[in-house]
Amino acid sequence: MQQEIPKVTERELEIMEIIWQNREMSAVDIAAHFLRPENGAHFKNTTYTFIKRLVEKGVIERREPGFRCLPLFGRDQILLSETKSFIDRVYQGSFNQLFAQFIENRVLSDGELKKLRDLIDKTVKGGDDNA
Amino acid sequence: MQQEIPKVTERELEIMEIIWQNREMSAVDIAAHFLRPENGAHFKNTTYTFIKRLVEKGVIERREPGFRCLPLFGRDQILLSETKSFIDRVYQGSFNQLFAQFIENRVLSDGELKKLRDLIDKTVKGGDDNA
DNA sequence: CCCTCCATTCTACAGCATTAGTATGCAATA
DNA sequence: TATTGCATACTAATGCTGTAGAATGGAGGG
Repeated sequence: MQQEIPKVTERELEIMEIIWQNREMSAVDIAAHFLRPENGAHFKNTTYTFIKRLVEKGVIERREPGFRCLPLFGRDQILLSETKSFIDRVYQGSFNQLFAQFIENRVLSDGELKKLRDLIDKTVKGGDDNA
Repeated sequence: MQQEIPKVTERELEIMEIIWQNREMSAVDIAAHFLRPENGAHFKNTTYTFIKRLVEKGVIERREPGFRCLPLFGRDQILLSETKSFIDRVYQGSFNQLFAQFIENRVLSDGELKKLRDLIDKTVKGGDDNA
């Protein structure tokens, strides 16, 4: 039961990404970032709209001085939550179904599959003694 | 470049699922299906609205007599397309990133992981000589 | 021939995501 | 103090999704 995690829209997620990258970021800097065409080119006001939304949703916190935006959730939390929602919606909650479909349709190269197997091996063997 | 595959919304996907299950299905039967509370309980008109949108989007085809709805895309095509879009949006297109996050956060049980590994083994070893 | 029933279509509206123009208010400056 | 510039807030417009009521039209029954 970790359903307190807010859902974020596409644009909100874009903003969160650069906040996470910088651990925290002022509204001014975020707006400046998205002013550049290579970063999506939003007008300042557009960015502020989304920042406000994120604050309202409780995804970030506003801290003064400088209108600094601090994440209230980790990237993993949000991304996992989004991904689980997606898998619920499309694959009836079964990651294995998703995976199987990728396999059956040969979406992943052999190289990628081997990397995944290594990851699995490391995890299953290693067990939960990561202390 | 397989971007002719239409995007479907949540409700549209629900309808597609039962069309795929039955290979084809009449509008009447689809509406009847979703009239039942255990199947989502939409009013007939609501279902017809989505059917019409699916036809307009070119996801299904209407065939007479009987307003039969035939899929123009396979389940795999649509689901993979949706999944790829999601992975693009959230994981910069990297399935491995998604997978790694599931692993790191211990979302999957050892049993599930072993099943995945078996799948990988079968695929990588088996190669593409399925003729 | 008229009525009724039901399949199908039309129309409408609420809510949300995205985008941005307009307004405000503060702070430096002339 | 009046002006200007920028950070921030307010407001609006568009388009999509979900939902469904109202309208239409044809087929069968009286």
